[in-house]
Amino acid sequence: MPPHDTIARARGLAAEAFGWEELRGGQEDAISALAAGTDVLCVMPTAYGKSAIYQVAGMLVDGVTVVVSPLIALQADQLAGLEDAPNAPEAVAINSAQSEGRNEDAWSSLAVGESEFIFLSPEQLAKPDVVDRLREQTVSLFVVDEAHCVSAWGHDFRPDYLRLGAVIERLGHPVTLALTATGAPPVREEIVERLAMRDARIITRGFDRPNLWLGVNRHESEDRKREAVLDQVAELRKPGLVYVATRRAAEEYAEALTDRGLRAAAYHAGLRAAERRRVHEAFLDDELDVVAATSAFGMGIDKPNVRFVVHAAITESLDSYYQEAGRAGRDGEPALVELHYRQEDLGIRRFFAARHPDAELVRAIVSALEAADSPVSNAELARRLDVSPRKLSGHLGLLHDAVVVERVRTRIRLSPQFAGSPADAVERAEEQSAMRERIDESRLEMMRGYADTTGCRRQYLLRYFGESLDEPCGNCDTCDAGTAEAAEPVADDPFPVQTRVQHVEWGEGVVMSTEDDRITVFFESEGYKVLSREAIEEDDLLEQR
DNA sequence: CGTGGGATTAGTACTAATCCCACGGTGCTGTACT
Repeated sequence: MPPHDTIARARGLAAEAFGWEELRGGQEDAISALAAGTDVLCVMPTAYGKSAIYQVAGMLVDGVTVVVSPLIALQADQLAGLEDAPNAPEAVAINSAQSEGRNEDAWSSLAVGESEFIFLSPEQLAKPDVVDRLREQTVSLFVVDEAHCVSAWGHDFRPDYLRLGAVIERLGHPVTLALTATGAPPVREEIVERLAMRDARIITRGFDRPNLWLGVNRHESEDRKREAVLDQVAELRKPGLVYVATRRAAEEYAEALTDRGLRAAAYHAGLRAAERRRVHEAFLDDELDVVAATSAFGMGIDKPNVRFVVHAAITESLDSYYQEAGRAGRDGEPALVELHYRQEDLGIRRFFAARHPDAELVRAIVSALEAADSPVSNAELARRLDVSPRKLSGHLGLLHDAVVVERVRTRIRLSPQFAGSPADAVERAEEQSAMRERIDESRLEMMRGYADTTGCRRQYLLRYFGESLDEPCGNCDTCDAGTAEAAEPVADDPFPVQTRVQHVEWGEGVVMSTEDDRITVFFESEGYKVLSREAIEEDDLLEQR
């Protein structure tokens, strides 16, 4: 279909099925690329209308649309949204929160062609029979919503995210769409790679949120920091969010804010489901002034009038930070975004990032796979080695990336490319894990760079996300203080953004951002490094590839 | 890696410094019990 016909049909469907009068440029670009059979990664802010892309594209092409969604609550929201639309097609979900009968009904409705959309978690897709049932359908569009989870959670927390690529292959590689609101270039690259997307078109829209005032407040002592956060929150226009690093801190802040006469509540994953729901709903209904929360709070929350997001602790990356902070001011009205931070706060992030492979377990895995004459399932291996499936799958992920093991469908065997001893496998696993740790550490370092910069915060932030802002923004603390200065453009820059480079010591990398006196490069095995132009020139450190 | 609580010590009558240890985020699932 010629592109203009596609767009005309897409507009027609948007109006007829969903009652939308128009589609935005980014939505139309994505829809026509998908209709033409191109895989697409969209990085767009929450309010941009990412769901509309797969809803319209899914109707445009014959066959079922599979939507992978990380939370059952999000699946429910999406289903409800489709039900509310005037003439949208039917949608179903498959998950453990609904009865077996209900799941069976969902499968039947799909089989007889009654439903267009099916929502499920990556864990569901880890089950061979679920994938087999999907194979009985014609799956024409495979959507990964909140796709940053692939990179943020896949490595340890929810390893099934890393296996979605194999699921997509097994379904005959339907056209694939990945959607996320956040993601610096290395995150985007990882999503594309892990989902095995082919010639993916990357469409980004609107990282800049000019209505957010950005600030950072450094503290020496924990007590002072706490007082400063509480004092600030008391003064600010409500409602707002306070992000903290631990469940205990969430409780403590909520209590302290309540003592100051605010309607405040804590939110974290240790609360009972009913309590979480209650807090969530009360916040949406403006019945709470402040929620003090861990990172558990946020995905799928689209509340327009959040007037501030104050962080009482640093996050592990700017990707996470901007995602959380970006929940402020979605209505476009002025909102405040402030980070309170201490040097010591970096400690808990390092603790969370630390991963040391269990050498004995690695040896046992390799020996067990050597002894097995055919590929072994996760569960079987866990039983034989007497370890928790979770610990095992973390190690298998590591060994997979280290090219020691590989997967044959859902079973595991030694990689034909690995011919070493169990001790060699340990060494490779340790190298792999050290590499991940270096990358995590470098992401944290970029976060610290944001906190410590005397330049314009917005310029720093946007550079990190691969965008540029020529002048200081005039709406952040460093601009207010006058320390942010307009940079002189570099003439004949030998290393412009996106240049592939080779470093004498750190190997291959890509230039992420540039300033007049330094450049930031993301190296495949080292993560982010900031290099001074002077040193590059003097010691001949870097060359273009 | 840092914090906070409880125990220990120091050395003096109750208080303060020091040490040690536990703990720390994110969700799916599927099963067992009320």
